[in-house]
Amino acid sequence: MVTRTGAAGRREQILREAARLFAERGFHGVGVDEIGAAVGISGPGLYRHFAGKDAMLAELLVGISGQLLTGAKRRLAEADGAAGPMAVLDSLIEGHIDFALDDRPLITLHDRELDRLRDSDRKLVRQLQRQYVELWVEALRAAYPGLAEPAARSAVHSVFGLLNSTPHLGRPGSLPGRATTAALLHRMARGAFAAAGAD
Amino acid sequence: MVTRTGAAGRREQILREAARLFAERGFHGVGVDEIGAAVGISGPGLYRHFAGKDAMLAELLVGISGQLLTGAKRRLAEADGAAGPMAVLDSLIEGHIDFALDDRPLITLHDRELDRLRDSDRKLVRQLQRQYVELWVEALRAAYPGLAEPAARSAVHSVFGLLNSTPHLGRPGSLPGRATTAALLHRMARGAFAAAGAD
DNA sequence: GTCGACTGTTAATGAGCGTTAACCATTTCT
DNA sequence: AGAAATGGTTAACGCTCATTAACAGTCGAC
Repeated sequence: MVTRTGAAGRREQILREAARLFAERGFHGVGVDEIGAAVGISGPGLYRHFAGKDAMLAELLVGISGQLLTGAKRRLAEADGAAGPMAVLDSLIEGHIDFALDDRPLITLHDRELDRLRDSDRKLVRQLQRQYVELWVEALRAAYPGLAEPAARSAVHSVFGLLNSTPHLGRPGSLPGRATTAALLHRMARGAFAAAGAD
Repeated sequence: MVTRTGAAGRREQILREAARLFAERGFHGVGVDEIGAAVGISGPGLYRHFAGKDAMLAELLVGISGQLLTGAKRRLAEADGAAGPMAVLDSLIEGHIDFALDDRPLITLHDRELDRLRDSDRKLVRQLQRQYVELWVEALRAAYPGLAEPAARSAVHSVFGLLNSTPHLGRPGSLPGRATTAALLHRMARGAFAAAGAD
């Protein structure tokens, strides 16, 4: 049989389609038969790859949080030392925008379906999210030393809201082009932070 | 019997609790028994007030969109003429922030459960939302004449994302005070718009 | 060549849940 | 007083849906 999706295994294919469907209609709004149909198998066949529907969501959410965190850590390590604190912040913003534009369904899931998880998984995801936020808060306060910690935390969450608005920006075709959109989002995030830093 | 909630009728009480529960666990994640329990009656008693679970969600979403739109129109009418275009924009921002801070559950529902509606209701809500966005786009382009229309539209959606981040800002107690938070959000929205306007 | 491992299939099971039915207490209007 | 409207109750129905059971084809290893 020819695999249409290149070297992506069935698991990855299933996860990608499940993410899309969950983002479109919510975790409870999509059935396992539908997920199966999206990858060409039907219903219970999914159970050869995942322990259950919950396990797919868990793997997705843990994966997202992990990717975001490790990406941010990598960027911090790269940008550290040489460039100033503003460049560090820029790098974080750029990374988050890339993610928001390339994996819109995952961004949607990220803050929408967290409470459907088992306790242990939810705790893990929250911990990863918390670390990610913490990196941003530190970078932001390094760039704007006058900013108090609670205000910085609020500002970071607000900018996440701004950057994560990509799913509302109309379908990919209607955007003025990826690079243009990315640049606009970047400028706005910088502007929002600068305004937050001016007390 | 003493009504604990002042003059609020049962319908309003039910809607308020349903909004809270829907926002917390999603439309499909909460059962009618739960909604009933939240207002002291149980399960099917709700059907004396609403045609069904869908009807509650529909009334909530239509109500939100309508409130936002009429509030914005009122503010535009009041601020028109005298003050400059920047003051108009500020008034819109202020109104949206008030709403986001006072009705956090509704803000959450607003962009999360739209597709659970019947076609006719969904069309209505979308139309109201579109009109609301249009008011903002016009106000923004009046304040920043150099801004092209697609960029302005993207910028408006992004600032909505920023302002609607209030549910992620921690429970009411952990905020540094409502006025402080409102001021921070306002500054950031202005800053984001200014950065979008600088092409 | 045949024995597992792997990946599917369809049918059955069982729980959850929205909705309706049938019934009852209380208030309100005439 | 009595009738109707109002706002509840519990029990039952029926559908959806995740999960499991039982079965089967394919294919590499020994």
